[in-house]
Amino acid sequence: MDRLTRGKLAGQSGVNIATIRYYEKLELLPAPPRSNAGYRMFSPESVNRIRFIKHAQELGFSLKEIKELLDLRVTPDATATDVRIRASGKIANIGEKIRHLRAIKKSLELLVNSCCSDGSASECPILESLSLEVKL
Amino acid sequence: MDRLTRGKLAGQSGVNIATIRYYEKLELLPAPPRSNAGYRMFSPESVNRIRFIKHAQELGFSLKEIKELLDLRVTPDATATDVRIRASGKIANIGEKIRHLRAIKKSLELLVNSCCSDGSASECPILESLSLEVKL
DNA sequence: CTTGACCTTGTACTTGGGTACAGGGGTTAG
DNA sequence: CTAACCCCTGTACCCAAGTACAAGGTCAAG
Repeated sequence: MDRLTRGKLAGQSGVNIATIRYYEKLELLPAPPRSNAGYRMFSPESVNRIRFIKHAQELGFSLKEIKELLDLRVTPDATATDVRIRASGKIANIGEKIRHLRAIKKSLELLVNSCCSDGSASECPILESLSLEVKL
Repeated sequence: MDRLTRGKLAGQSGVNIATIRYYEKLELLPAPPRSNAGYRMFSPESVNRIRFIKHAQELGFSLKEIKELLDLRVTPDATATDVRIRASGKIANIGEKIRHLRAIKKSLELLVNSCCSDGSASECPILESLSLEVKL
């Protein structure tokens, strides 16, 4: 009976109320049960689901890809082998992303250390190495 | 004399030719020198720059954020301290992203291991833990 | 029993990130 | 010298991911 209306869910998960209808249409959020008056009644779990979606978006996943990630779990008609294959592909993609991020991070650290280590207000020399561009 | 026309640059960096004009307008790519006939003449460096932009996009950075990253390097009027502060902020953001990705990766690995380790075609039980949603 | 803050639906608009098209000129192989 | 293929500009269109608006129904406080 701790169910949430659309406005409450939006508030708690930090998104616009209209976004929830949009996600429902895309099947990122399962269609919730309705009250007598037709109001959507969301379970508190939905807050976590929306937060997951938002975090995954910040990491460069499209809503389509996020749906695929979420659908890996709830697929009664898929074989275990199929799930394993698809999940392994996602895991590999994510490993790639992590490696790219680490390369960018390392370049930025190089920039900070080679250029600004003295903390003075002197001009920051341009790194001819163009490390941001070269490192993937 | 190893300069590239817009079409060559597009081909070598794997983007549409129109994208290059778009990036130039957004100042993600510096306006290149022109030939007598008005053709853009890009340096081979530009290939790396475009590839960097594309990789960063896959990691969830907007073009505006990518411009900020690139502008960290070439800012003759900024103080070293300023660059250091801005770069440190970016480094922290990236660290966050890496941690989120690792959490998702771990959830997927859990899904694969807990559910499909036997490789059989039996049904994949739903993980009640909803690990994808809960782990950030 | 009404007022205001919610909810419903359908539809239209916006923003970011491109892509395409039209109308014109440059360049090079045959 | 001309055909095929590149380039230029301005402008218009496209898709993903929302966001807003209008016309109406619901519910709780006063």
